[in-house]
Amino acid sequence: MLTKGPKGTKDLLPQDSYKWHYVENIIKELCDSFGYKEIRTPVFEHTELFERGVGDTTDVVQKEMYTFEDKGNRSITLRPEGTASAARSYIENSLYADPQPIKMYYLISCYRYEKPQHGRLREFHQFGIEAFGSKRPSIDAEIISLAIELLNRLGIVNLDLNINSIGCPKCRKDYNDKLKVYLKDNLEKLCKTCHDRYEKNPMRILDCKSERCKEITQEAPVLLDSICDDCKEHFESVKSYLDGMNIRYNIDTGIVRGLDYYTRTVFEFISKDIGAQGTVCGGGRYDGLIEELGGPSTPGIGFGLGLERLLLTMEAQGIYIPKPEPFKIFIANLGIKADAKAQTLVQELRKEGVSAEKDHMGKSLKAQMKYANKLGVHYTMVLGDDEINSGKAALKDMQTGETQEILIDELLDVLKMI
RNA sequence: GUGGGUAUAGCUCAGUUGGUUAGAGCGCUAGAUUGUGGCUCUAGAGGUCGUCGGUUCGAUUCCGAUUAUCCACCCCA
Repeated sequence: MLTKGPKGTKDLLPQDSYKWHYVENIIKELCDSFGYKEIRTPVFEHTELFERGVGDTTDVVQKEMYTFEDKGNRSITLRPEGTASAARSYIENSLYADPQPIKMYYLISCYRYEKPQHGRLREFHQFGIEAFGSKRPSIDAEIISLAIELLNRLGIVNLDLNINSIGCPKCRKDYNDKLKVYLKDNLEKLCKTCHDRYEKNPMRILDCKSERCKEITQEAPVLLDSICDDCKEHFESVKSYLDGMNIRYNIDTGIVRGLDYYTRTVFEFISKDIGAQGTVCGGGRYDGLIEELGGPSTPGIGFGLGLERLLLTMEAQGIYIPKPEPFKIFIANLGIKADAKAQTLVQELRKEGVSAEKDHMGKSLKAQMKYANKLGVHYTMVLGDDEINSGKAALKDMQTGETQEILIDELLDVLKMI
């Protein structure tokens, strides 16, 4: 137990961290060019924020939160997603008083008590963006286009973009009533899960995979056909902006996001390459959220993108991630005096921005060379008594095997020249 | 929360129809004439065969439980 991380967690090991840095750096550049600035909020929040924001009937809130009481008897929860915190901060810091829209992004860890499987962990990582203050459909399209651009820059292909509109709270209530009337006669024929869904979230029944439920819902009214004129117009406009940007999408009238705050535009990016948990990115509009949390009535839209799932997709598609640059030079040494000199030299090189390494294991010269080879260094230099006394040493190119004699004092200049 | 699979070396996996000292490849460490890597060869270290219990003269092997892990449902990123 002591030497085993908690269930559903995964260490990122030193030899793999460059993969995450690669993706994170591309994300940062991308957000920069789109004008989204980073926000950092705490890992934990008051439990009530998620109950109110995400919705206390959702699975996430009802059975997946890491909630505990702190020593001051406050109920605290490890964030299960990022939007609620961003919204809280927007209100708390009066960002609504600044010129709108407020555009932000975050790279965070999230926590949900779930049963782990492929593409699903208890601690997972999200890249998310949020735009507060604009109700116009062009911002919906911009948010989607940012995700598209990220996938393009990473070289990911074969992700389906599905979009839908789930209307405003008013059209959704009307629709739910309509749907319940339709389903009422067949209530007993639905699977157990859907039977439960009938009261809780009838729209989810449309998404059920059981054949019987599919049959029953085949003729059910479609939400997209039932939304109000304003919502319809908004959706049409989003689509035409996407068309204008050459973004291909499917309209999936079955998309029902599992968090309560969503309104109007909702969308998902699905990967077929990573098993059952294929939703790499999911998001949508949340025009009621800020007000629900006690702020001024403010529209907003954003998405969350699962970094583990993104990396899994890249791996499945065989996308190459550039490996970090190896050391420029390894300075091997023999004897106490040479070791001290090597230590000094390495420090001087590093100070000047030249990556350098030496032995710290007391290895034999041969073993040091082997080690240097394994590190993939460009050059090696051997220091022994002879070199210390003469002030000259052989600089060896590990690719060609060629050596050239140089003055030890000029090592930095020589390395900077090649 | 429900269902199914798996558990032998650091990693990937053989294997024992129940029987003395449990194997391979890779990796790691050391060596193949004096102070030079890659290729090759040799040697070494490393496992209470996930844990507990049962059957048995004897269990790593059969049975049960438990834990971990993987996959799917559910849910979502």
